[in-house]
Amino acid sequence: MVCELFDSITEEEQKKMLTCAAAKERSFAAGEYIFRQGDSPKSMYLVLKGSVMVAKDFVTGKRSVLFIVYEKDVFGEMFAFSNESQFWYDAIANEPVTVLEIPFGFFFGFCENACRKHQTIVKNMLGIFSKKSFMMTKKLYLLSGKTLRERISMWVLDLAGEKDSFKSDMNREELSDYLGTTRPSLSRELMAMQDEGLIEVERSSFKIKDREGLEYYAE
Amino acid sequence: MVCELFDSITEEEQKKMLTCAAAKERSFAAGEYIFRQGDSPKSMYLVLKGSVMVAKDFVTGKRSVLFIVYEKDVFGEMFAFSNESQFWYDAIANEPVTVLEIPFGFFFGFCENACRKHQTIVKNMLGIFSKKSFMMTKKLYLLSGKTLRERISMWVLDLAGEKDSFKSDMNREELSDYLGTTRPSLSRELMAMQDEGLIEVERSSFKIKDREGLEYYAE
DNA sequence: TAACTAATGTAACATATGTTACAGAAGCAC
DNA sequence: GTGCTTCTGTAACATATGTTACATTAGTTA
Repeated sequence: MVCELFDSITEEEQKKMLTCAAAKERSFAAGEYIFRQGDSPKSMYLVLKGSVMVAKDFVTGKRSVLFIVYEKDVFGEMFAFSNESQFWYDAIANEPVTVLEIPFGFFFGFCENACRKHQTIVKNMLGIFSKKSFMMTKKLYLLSGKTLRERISMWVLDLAGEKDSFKSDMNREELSDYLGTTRPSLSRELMAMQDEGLIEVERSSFKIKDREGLEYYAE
Repeated sequence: MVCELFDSITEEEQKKMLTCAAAKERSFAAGEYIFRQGDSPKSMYLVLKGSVMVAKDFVTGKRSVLFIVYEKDVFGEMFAFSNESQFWYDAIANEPVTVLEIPFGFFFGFCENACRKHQTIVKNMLGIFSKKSFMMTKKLYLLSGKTLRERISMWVLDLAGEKDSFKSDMNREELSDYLGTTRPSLSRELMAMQDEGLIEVERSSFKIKDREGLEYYAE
């Protein structure tokens, strides 16, 4: 298993540590709850196979999806290191899923046996948090833009970096969602920006034609 | 100094650790850069006095503020635990400010002298990340709402929790900003929701009148 | 090639929301 | 109390954007 949590840790060491921490592999059928709002957090989870939906359910039956967690990614990690006494969201198997349930003690009980690698784990955990913080900061920054053009401009400038062109790995549907809008609105605005000579767009290829102009809008 | 980073660590121990890690207190005049986009990250920072603006500057001279960091809070922490080779934002003194510059080694060099408390520091650091993740997740969730009413509904439900009324510590201006809108738009919508019997608003006091209705809109 | 599907662009319309400017209410100093 | 400032609600208007439905293009399979 190659995942950030066990980076720099051999498979053998991994096994020892997990045994020592009483981590368990568990499987869930599609739709089953892995944990629920209000449960008291005792473990965090690593997705081994499948995907998990992290969401909030309302009494009316509505469900709001916060995010989807895929293989090799963790969830519930926020609760491992805070003092929250309850989960405030649900984790639901999105499909048949296998997860590794890792009791929080794993991170704090520096046992004296063969588990000298705990420090590495903790370091990896900090790395995971860092990456997530990056992603979230960027997205929050993006969504702080009030107009769609502003958000598009910020997004384009961020992805392009020093370069003047790039390819996106999102299609229009995904991009519109990421930018907090709808596909037709996004298309319309992209074309308008092209007509005005700010950018050139061709499917997933983007080219900056007027950097200053974009920076003007990316206020 | 009472801050989360040094939670459970006596002042004496703190001093030892900081000396051993070569942490330095530094002061900056208002407007001075603490670090700049492109600098290579070597330390993280704790605000001792004043406040710091974390922002992105554009060549056009425009500046976008990502967030403001106040006393006892840290910044630059994301770069301590990732492999990014450059800061991608600037940190600028918002006013005359004193910060503690903590070299990254602080977290990894478990020196053998008097610094047994490093583990605690790392744990505290994880707690800081957790809290930030909570805040950011909530805000991202909120901003995922496409209509203003949706966002207001989510916000009200979240703050109220089990209860039916609460007081906000934000004024209309701040709240509108938090919800990604403008003050008049917020006022208009709040009043509309009051007229429709969803909530009751009186300055910073909010009361839920129709929970199901709110949940309906908080899709 | 043709036929089909998925992705993307377009257009018309309704509406939510930003903008601007002002009015009323609350809080505070005197 | 008066006068002042700050916060909040209101109204009119312009506009950005969601909605819906359809057209066009690219990609894929036979």
